[in-house]
Amino acid sequence: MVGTGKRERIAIRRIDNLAARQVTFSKRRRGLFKKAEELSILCDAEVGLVVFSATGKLFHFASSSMKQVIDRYDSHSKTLQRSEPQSSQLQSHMDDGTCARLKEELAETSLKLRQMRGEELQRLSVEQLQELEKTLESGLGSVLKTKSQKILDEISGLERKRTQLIEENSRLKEQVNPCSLSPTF
Amino acid sequence: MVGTGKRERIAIRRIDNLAARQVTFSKRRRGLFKKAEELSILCDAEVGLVVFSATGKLFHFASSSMKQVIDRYDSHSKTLQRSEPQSSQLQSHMDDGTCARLKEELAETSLKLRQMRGEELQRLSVEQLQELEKTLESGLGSVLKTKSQKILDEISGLERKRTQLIEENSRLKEQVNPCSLSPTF
DNA sequence: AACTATTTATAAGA
DNA sequence: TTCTTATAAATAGTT
Repeated sequence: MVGTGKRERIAIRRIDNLAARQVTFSKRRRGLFKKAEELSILCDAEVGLVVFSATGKLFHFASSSMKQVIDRYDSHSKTLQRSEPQSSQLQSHMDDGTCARLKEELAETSLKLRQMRGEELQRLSVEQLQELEKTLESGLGSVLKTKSQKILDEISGLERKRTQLIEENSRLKEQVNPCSLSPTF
Repeated sequence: MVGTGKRERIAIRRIDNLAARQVTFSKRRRGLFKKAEELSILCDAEVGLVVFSATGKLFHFASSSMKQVIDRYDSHSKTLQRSEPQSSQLQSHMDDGTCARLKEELAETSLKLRQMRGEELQRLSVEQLQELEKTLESGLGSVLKTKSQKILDEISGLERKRTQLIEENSRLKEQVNPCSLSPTF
């Protein structure tokens, strides 16, 4: 018999197990995007949906175009809020120049991060790929080393606790029955 | 008897009847938003959803904030196609709030990058280290694959050139000594 | 990736 | 709109 598929309702909170979380993400993401598209078609609605996985991967759907949806969203929320245009210039150490630089830096950093994850490698030269490979290998080495250390620490912590428990247990036994170790009849 | 509720599957195309379309919109919109929230919680994903009804009414959901989702979406799609400064939003995209979030995001991204490089791993749990390890391994796999492909491409490019050179060489030889291939004594 | 027992969403009716 | 119910669709746990 294949797939007994016993199923129970699940609580809606973060799934701890990584593999299960990724599988569920895959399944539910497909379902969500399907429903988003169906709503837009059935009901003639404009829909925009953006999802970033926990690992930073982007998925998106828009019935028209994402740009159009975002522009329309911005113009809506702006008419709702937008009390005063500006009173800045006072202490704005966060001027447009700073902001622009931040954006550039973020773009560069996140590109590097994505490349470390194996995305967007096509533009890199063989030398650059070699460099990346070295960085990844060294990073992996550090991660493995740190992980081993943590696991060893956890083990020795557990052993210390176990020893303490055994000692405490011995003391308790003596208190309850002080003569048990040297019985005198 | 109440609610015989005979139901058939429906085709996914615009519902003509206005009332039916509005009812369906109401029901499915609720379902879609519920699923969007569940996905974000269960799978630790960042989700942004915007829906405009056919009558122009706005509904939206974001696991963090819509602005953050849109900024992240922009920074992703921008690094993919480097051009176009920023369409709408004359300058309002660069207010202090945006700038502060950029700073946060940059801090987070560069921490992740440093951790990929094997730095600042002490605070991570064993499970997090395991995840990092998997990411690094998969990234390394992609890098190796891309590098091999590039090298193979370079080789086949060189071979093509070599073949061309040989052919050209043959032609030149024939011009210099037309009888060399069929000598008649 | 496939399979199903269940849960969940929802079309139609009231 | 809201409620009900039969049924379609999604999906959690398993293989």
